Amino acid sequence: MATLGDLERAVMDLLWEHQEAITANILRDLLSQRPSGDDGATESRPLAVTTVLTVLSRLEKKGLVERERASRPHRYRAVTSRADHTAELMLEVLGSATDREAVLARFIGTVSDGEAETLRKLLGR
Amino acid sequence: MATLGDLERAVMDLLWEHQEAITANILRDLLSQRPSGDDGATESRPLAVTTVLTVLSRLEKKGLVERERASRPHRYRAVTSRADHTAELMLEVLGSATDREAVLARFIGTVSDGEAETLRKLLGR
DNA sequence: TCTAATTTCTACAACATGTAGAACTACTAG
DNA sequence: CTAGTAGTTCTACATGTTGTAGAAATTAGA
Repeated sequence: MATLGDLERAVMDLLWEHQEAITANILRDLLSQRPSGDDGATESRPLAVTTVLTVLSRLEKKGLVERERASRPHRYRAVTSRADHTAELMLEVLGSATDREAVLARFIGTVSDGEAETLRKLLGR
Repeated sequence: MATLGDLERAVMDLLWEHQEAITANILRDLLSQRPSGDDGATESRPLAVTTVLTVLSRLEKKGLVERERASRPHRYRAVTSRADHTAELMLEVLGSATDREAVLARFIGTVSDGEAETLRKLLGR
């Protein structure tokens, strides 16, 4: 596993926003609306559907997406929630480090106060 | 920023193990000793020093390594500790997610009991 | 059966990384 | 001061990933 490219990430974000499985065409439309880069360069690229399909296939191969082959225009959905995915990634980064505690210490030291509070609750005193 | 390649990672690991700055030659030697992949394929590759130098330059460009140009065979050292680096990465992954709390919840749920205990201590009271 | 929408194949450019030879630089021994 | 050698920087290439999409194959309905 590892990191996603910009487009892959954009697609995943959209899939994560939708509870229901959606088609490549819908994704293409949604993608053309959102302002990819930050620069205000007046609108831009209408991606080809094949492009979206390629990306979806790759994401499927990576195990992040699954598709309903049954429905005619295949419908795609994220396998895990964004939160789960992110948490997994964090754990992957934390990894088998021998210094996990040291890492956690640094980590905690950087988290906002509010989040620290949240963590305390989660850890159930 | 982002992920490191296998060799880059190996180099960083060595630099992190050494408090003192070390030369490319020393790194090359250390690298040839350690068992890169997992397979027990009877020993292997003695990397060229230039290879190590290239990797070091790239790591320097990425801001992970800094070198003492003063000493003749340049000496390299990691800019941050492994723990800091890892913690930074974790934060980067956690990122500006709108669902940070949800992510943290999943994260906490997966951490070992011992670590949970550590976290509690770190969070004070 | 023909066709139009869909999906899969194939392709290529751009970038990252592993890998290292060639060329250039800078000390040190004469 | 000068040549040789250790060390550094350039240049290069193979492989893998990602963005991007046309061409070819497939499929369901008119």
